[in-house]
Amino acid sequence: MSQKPRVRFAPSPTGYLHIGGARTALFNWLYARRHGGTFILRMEDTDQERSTPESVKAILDGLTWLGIDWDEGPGKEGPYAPYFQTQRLHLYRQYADQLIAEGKAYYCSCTREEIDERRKAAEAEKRAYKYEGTCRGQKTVPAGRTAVVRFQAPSGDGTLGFDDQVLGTITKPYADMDDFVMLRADGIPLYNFGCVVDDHTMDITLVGRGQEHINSTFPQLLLYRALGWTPPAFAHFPLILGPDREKLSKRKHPEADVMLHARNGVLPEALNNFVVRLGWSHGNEEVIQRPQMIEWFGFDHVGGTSGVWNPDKLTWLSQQYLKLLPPADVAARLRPFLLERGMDVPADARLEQVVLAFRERARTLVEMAEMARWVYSRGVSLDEKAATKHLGPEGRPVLDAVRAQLVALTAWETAPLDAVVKTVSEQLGVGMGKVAQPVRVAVTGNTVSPGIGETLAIVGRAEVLARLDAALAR
RNA sequence: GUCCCCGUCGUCUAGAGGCCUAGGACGCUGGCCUUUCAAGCCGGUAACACGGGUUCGAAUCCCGUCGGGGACACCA
Repeated sequence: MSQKPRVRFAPSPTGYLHIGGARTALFNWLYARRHGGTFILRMEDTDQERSTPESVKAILDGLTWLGIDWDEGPGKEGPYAPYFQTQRLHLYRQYADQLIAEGKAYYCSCTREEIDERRKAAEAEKRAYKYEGTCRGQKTVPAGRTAVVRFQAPSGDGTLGFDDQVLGTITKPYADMDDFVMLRADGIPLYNFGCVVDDHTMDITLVGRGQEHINSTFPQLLLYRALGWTPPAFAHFPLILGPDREKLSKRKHPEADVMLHARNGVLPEALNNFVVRLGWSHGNEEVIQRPQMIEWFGFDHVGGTSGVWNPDKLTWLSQQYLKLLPPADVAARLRPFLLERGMDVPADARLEQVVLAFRERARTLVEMAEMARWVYSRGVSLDEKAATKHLGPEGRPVLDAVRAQLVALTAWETAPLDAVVKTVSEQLGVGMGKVAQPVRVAVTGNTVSPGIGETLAIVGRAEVLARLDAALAR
């Protein structure tokens, strides 16, 4: 590659950042980082009805949470600013005028109603609709009317094609192309036109986007040619499908919301890993951390087949990262989830210990926070079934014996605490389970928890003794 | 309907003519470990859509059929 690549992610700010967009952004970002290029964020905010500042923020926040940073874009005004299409309207006007002057585009003063009628008529006759070109050649707006700017598609037997970096050669005959609207009467560009003008004026070298845009590549290619510009390279990524096998969409699939997963306590590293493996692979590697992702990523191993969203694998990955990341790091991320659940988390909350104790049992930060409930409570509420089974006549002497040992224990740590359980089981001549379970129930309220020594260590001496007493007193 | 893309276990995928009696991962499942639950370890389940070619040889190349998805706006 002779020049450093410049790639972009160009979402329209009409809602939250969705998974498909995040994956597109990630692939582009990875490509830029891999080749020492530039990753640009551009807001295609030309849909006046649906674009909102809140959505812009939501997208920025989503990307930030995922750790996808941009070199140019909102908040990072570079040499190609501005990065909002509504601030670039003069450019679209300028190039539209040029094409009209050259006879490559024209003012179309057909009304929407007229177009709609013809379209319906064509449908009724089961005939593919095509603009019939009644306004072709029109270089001015007829008096008393408004007009859009329409591009004149080529006719004849030609074929247009491009070499997709993922899919290979893709072609389409001229006969299947149609005159399309570039610019509305109010000067707002439509997707194909705005996209081309911006990609060219921003010196984009490669356009990476979802396969739903394959067909729009052709009108865009026509535009590049008419304008005398060299088109960038294209790479079309497979789609991400919902459980119903349809394209993941905001409307039908709640899981399409990137930040939903953040709220669910999935680690961003896990979501990145999951999403990058949907469509891309590197041999048999499953858990791939950022540096490796950057080193290995390439379009040659992006597939052409759409992938189905698999929540099980996402949560599995989430746990992998819970175990992989430094405990202190996980602890810092866990804290808000504990606070959110009303737990009192003091400064010396031994959060890292909690992470160590639960990371093999929890798959998300939410699960971890839920599991940690008994760690931060004053006293504990006993599960009735568990209490009946373990705190009855058989359990009481065990609790008494354990309590006596604990009071005398000097080092309140996992190993000596485990040793206490062992000693008591030998003393009373019963299995370890007969000792650990009553203690576990008394201290956590339930039959399931980390190892007993670890459990007692986390809860702390004073609180453990208090809970033992409470269990004995019932 | 027209055009475009795709088609390996339920899901994500490895596979670029012989290394494939098709490998890995998730899930499901049997076992081991074990003071509970996990985690971990060992094992099992399960796929080249179909039909024709090309070739000594095809999951891999070609054609057709079928299937899935996407695009057909003054949305992006």
